[in-house]
Amino acid sequence: MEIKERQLEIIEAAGEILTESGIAGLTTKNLAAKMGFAESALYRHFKGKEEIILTMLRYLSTDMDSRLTNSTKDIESPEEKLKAAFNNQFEFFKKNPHFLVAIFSDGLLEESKSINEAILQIMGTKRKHLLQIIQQGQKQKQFTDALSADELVHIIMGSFRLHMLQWRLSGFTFDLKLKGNKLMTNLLKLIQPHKSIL
Amino acid sequence: MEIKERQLEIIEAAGEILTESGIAGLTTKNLAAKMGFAESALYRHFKGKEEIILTMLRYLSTDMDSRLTNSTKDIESPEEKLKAAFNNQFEFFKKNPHFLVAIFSDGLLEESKSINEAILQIMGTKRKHLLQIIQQGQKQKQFTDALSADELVHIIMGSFRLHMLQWRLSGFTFDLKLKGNKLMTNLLKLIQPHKSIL
DNA sequence: TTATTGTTAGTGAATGTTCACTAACTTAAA
DNA sequence: TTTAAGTTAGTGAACATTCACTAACAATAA
Repeated sequence: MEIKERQLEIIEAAGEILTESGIAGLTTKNLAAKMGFAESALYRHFKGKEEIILTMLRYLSTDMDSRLTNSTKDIESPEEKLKAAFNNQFEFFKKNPHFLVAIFSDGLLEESKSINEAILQIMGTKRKHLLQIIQQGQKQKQFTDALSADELVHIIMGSFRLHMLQWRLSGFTFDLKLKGNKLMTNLLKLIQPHKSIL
Repeated sequence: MEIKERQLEIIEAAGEILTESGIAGLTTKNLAAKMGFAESALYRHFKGKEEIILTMLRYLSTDMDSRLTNSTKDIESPEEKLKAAFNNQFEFFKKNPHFLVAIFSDGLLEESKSINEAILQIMGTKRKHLLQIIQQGQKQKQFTDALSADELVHIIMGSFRLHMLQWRLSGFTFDLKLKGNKLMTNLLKLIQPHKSIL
């Protein structure tokens, strides 16, 4: 599944529209306008609208997978791995806020079966990477094992998603990375191995 | 802003459609069909579609506010309050899964300015209640103060939202309350006041 | 008691708009 | 000369909304 240059430009434009105006704004008319050509020109590059969305989601999943792999592969400490993974995500979305749809594809939900699968794939990719890191950290006694790795990942992913949502709702006004690192610090405090003081 | 009985029936039908078919399925045609009358009859009760959605969201916010107040007012312990608040939410959404749209209204996002505000209002209501409980718990040294109340609330809300999203993605197949209580237990473990063992 | 008047909740037909998509044609570069 | 990437001008379907109208009921005044 190779993506041509022009196709990439189109799915980037589609991402921009989704971020700006939500799913209802993503019409062939708006997309063509953003690209600066006629609606019909879209069909030179894609079979139809669904293929545009699918290509975007699949591209995002693949890209995120390799980004997360690369950004953590040279790091030993699980704690640092976690930080690196999140920083990579923050930097990516800071540079490409239009691809925030990767996180908030809830709106695309139920559009079609294959779109649904593509969304699950993205969440699965993220979860896969986090799970690996958390499991390693638990083995090395750097993270608590009062909770299973799955359960820790859930809490981390949930916090991360809400962080991104608030950034979007704020109109991208605060520093995603700065505030994100604060959140990461907070999460790390909580998942430290610890004994109750009671 | 009083809601008449017939209006309530209509926004309930709208919620059902949202659950079954998502935002794309919520058309005047489908809504009228579900109500068993002609499309035009909708306009006897609401100015337009936007007013229907707005009324639904505002009703939800008000309702959630009083539910959360009532479900926690007779409880002393902040920990039990937290449990009660979440259980109240779980029970509500189990009974009215169609109103999940209020939580995952990302899809509704940017449909209109007032809809956006109504969504923010719902999140704000939830946050307000949690913040109160967490602050009380911190004062009584039952929750950690390694993080600010705001920061704890963020993590709790994020986990809760993801829990609901997964329930929806699963097609409402798992037991929301059961799994939700497990999540609550996990969160309580993490936010206990604790000292690092390092 | 009985017209008068108004209200509520519905109908079916029609409106104009927007949607994704297509056919036929043009232009320019390889 | 062929092919890629665009154009204009359309399509039918679905959309929210408006229209004139009606049946059933309630309140009031003659």
